[in-house]
Amino acid sequence: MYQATTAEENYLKAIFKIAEKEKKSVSTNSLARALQTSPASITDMIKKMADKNLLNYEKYKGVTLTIDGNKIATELIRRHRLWEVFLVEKLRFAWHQVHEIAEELEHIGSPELITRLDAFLDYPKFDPHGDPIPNAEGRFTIRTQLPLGDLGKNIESVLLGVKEHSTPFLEYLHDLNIKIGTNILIKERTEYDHSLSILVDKKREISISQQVAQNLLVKRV
Amino acid sequence: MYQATTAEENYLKAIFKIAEKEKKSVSTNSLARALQTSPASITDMIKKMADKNLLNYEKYKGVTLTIDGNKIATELIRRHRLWEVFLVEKLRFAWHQVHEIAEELEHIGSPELITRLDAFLDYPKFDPHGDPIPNAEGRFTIRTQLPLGDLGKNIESVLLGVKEHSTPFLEYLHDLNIKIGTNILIKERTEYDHSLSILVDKKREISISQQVAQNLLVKRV
DNA sequence: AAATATTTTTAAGCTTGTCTAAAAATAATT
DNA sequence: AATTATTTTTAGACAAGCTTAAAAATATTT
Repeated sequence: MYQATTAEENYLKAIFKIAEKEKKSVSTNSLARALQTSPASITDMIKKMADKNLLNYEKYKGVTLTIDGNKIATELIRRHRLWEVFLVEKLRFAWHQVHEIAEELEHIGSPELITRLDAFLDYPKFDPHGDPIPNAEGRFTIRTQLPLGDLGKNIESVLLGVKEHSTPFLEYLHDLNIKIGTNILIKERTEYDHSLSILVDKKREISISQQVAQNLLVKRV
Repeated sequence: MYQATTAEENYLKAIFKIAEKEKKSVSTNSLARALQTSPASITDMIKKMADKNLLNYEKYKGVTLTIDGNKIATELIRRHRLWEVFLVEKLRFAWHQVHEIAEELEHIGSPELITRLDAFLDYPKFDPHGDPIPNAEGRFTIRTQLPLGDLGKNIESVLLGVKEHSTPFLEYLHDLNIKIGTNILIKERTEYDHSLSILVDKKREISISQQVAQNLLVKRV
């Protein structure tokens, strides 16, 4: 398998993530936005990467990942999420502090390192934000989860993950002591602004906006 | 403090290590050898690094580290050795498998990461090869140690470290189950080839060459 | 001290990954 | 369908870090 450069790896991961949301092929512009570079650079780079069989590229039509490209992207996500588990579980970082560091750690190539890290962490299936960690074969664990906002009143649930990953959002939840596994129940819905009054861990009652409610992914218990 | 690139970091570390052995300033050629690049590239790079106040450089006179350069180099050695402890103690790598991986890990910049890693590992003072780990202020722990070969007959000692760090040498010791803390005692010296018959952990008697004996650093017990 | 060998530097150029400005293609509007 | 707006590509250029070949400086021998 071709050993991609760090820059190529970042392209592959960005393409994977954009393709995950939008179904169609990934446009030059959306990639430029995601990678904080100019569209011209993107065109340049994706041409080279297509030549290396990492991408399918047709002029003016955007790109998709090849089998090879997908494999590398998945491996990167695996590494990133395993390192995030390490940083939170072992080094006691808060969940909003780990993304940047994992962005660097994920580029370290040794397969043996990841195999051993995985074992050391006891083969976690989800990262600190509730995102699934692909296994060594690249398979993701699927589970049903829904936005808290979709739940009815007085239905008990636990937090499985978050849809939004921004530092401010994660910090906001951290300050409210809401984390993976937290028990949540909707007590009241305000009609005019759709904000919710929720019972957290069967003790504290707090108010959250609809936006927050849509970004909390839960399962009924 | 200036954030050095990975290439610059490698230069600084190489200069630090060469300067450690040879007292004088570090020559272009020795650096080229250490970094596996051409002397021309070295000249190019050290000129730029001198402009950035990382090195003291005078044409045809070699380089020395500035205060800034020394600080970065020491920090790199700190990171490298802490990661090696992690790889051996936590991930159960053998001591000859960790150098390459630590070479990559050491370039990850987050100070918070290293602070927490250090705490997680319980503030180790030496790495898996017995080399001292500089503390956060850059200070190395000094201790007296001498080559096994310098010891007299029937004097008990324990292995503190190794002078040579090559993979074959480390593997050789690994296969003999000789490691940091192993108890060693010289039973016999062969006159004509200076090889030694040693008692390992008070149980096994084996023969080692003079060269091996000079690369084992011990203290009397 | 002169000749030779070695080391270091200069010069010119290459690759990777980026940029800006302008041209071309595609999409959206009227 | 024609015009306008947006997106994408091309063209030319640049910094970092490397290369080889040749020139200059230093070190070593005789």
